[in-house]
Amino acid sequence: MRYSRALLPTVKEAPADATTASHVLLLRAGYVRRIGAGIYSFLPLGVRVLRKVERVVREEMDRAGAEEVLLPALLPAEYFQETDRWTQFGDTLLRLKDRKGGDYHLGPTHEEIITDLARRELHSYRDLPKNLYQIQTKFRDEPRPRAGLLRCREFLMKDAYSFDVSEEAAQKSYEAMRLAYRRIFDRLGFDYRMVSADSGAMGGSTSAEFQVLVQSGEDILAACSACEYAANVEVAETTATPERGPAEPPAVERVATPTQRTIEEVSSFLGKAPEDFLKSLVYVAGDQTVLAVVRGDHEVNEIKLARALGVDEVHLAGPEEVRRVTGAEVGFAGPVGFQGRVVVDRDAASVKGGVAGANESGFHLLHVTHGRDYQGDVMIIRAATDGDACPSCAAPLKLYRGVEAGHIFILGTHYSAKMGATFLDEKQEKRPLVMGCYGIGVSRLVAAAIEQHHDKDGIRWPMSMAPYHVHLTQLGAEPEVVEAVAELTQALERAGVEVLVDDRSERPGAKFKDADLIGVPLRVTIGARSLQAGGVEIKRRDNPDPKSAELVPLAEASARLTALVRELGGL
RNA sequence: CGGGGCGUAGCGCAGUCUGGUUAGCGCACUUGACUGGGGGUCAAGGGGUCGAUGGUUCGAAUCCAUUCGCCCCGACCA
Repeated sequence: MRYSRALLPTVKEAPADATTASHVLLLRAGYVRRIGAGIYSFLPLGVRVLRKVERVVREEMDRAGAEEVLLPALLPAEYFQETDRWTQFGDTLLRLKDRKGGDYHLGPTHEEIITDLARRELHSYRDLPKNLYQIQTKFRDEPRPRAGLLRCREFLMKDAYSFDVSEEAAQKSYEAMRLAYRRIFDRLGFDYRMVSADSGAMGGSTSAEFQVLVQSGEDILAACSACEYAANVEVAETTATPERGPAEPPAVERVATPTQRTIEEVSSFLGKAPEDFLKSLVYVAGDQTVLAVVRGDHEVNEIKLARALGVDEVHLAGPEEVRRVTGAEVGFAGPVGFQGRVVVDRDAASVKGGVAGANESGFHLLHVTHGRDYQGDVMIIRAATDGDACPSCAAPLKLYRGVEAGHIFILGTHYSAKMGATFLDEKQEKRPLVMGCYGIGVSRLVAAAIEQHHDKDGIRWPMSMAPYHVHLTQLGAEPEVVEAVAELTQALERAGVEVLVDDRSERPGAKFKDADLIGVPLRVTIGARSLQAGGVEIKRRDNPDPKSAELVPLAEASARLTALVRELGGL
């Protein structure tokens, strides 16, 4: 492609409302343009990247034995009404009416539609297993679209749905998808973790999220530094921390802490480590008020706390409630003498001689010890934290932020039972199809890739996602330069290499800046100066060192570049 | 839905508090000249319903009311 003929509008300044790296760079480098909140047009370069991702996804889905279908985006309400999701989805569903007043919506996901197809077409165990996938635009009226392509209201997604005769067979389908997903994320060059997550309301028995590690991610994960273990902090297990403090601490002692409330303030005031504190938080759980105690350096995990208490959710008590139950201002709550239920995290219970609030404004207690000075149900209610021992291998865990880019799970018969999608088994018995579903956010992956691969000058695409393999910068318009550019371009295109030729009459500086911004992995420069020096310059975008450029004779450039593209996984 | 902020040229912004020249600056764009290996210089231009509606006023980008849109934090999130 010739740059001079391409729609490739790069800009120096991004709109002020673009805050994350991928959002800024997608706009600046001319990949997308915003149409509305969470709605984007893809320009030619953006489409090329989407197609690259799709290609890898298709290849791996096909390799895993799945077949592609195309389902409608415009859906009559009846299908989601059948499974009750018409109401369950709430405001997230984009609803509309046709001219006759009939209810419709735009598909946020397609379980019902595919299940309908299955109940019509899959009747016998002989038809199974089946795995069908679709790559298409989906819609969700997100409460808050953000960060460009990371969270959109209209987005491109791949969803695959598997149908099996039994749970065991579904496990096999699931496993095949898990491997396919690994291959996809590996090929696309992602730093990612496969994590176990809260499988959510839809009753999935087995599920895994594919989280791409990026700073702007919305989820927090705990991942082992040594083994494969990784989990969303919401569900990550913690291992017991060693006991702290003397075996037989002195008797409780009351100290004045007139203005110190937070762990930080009190710990520096008393010269004690946060680990020796018993952080006490008042929670409202249903109709009861409980005191949750964790070690000073830990945080309460409200999901675990709610589960431990057997309630749906808990929330922190307000200042008035705290005053009422502790008799003190916020900041001075403690388990000793607390009137009400006390829940102690396992790792707080193992602190002997700790520091806790005195339930009296302006005072804390020293040498507080579980069992001796206060009672309380010992449970695991804290969140995993950086440096915790891995539950599977004991190496330290590290916390990351991640973007959920894929989610696979076994649905079981949730949809098939509701929708009457059954098959006849060998014994002529009617049984519901056992389903699995496997999603990948294709457009989200594009953004996530940029979050992982960029520098101050622009994008640094991995070869497998790059809109072009080679960015050829032509400097000057001398006949020998033009000829050399044409010769190399032809040779590369014959070899299947995708080349963007910057033939514009821009100044060299502008061309280099645009090339950096666009982020094509291989950079070639041809100018009178390079030809004089003996050929063309080849440089990799991911190597910032100017000395890393290699000078290759024109006649050998095509072969050298083709080899590089292949080596980097582009052909 | 709660909290905060922003709507002025394609983009980034000033002007609004304290109403009053022809609404301004940088980038981008057009024309010309010079220039030519990291966003070059000079000159001349084009481009605005000041988000919308209503009001106050002799006079509104500026004050008041309503409304729409967008962004950020939180809540929410197969």
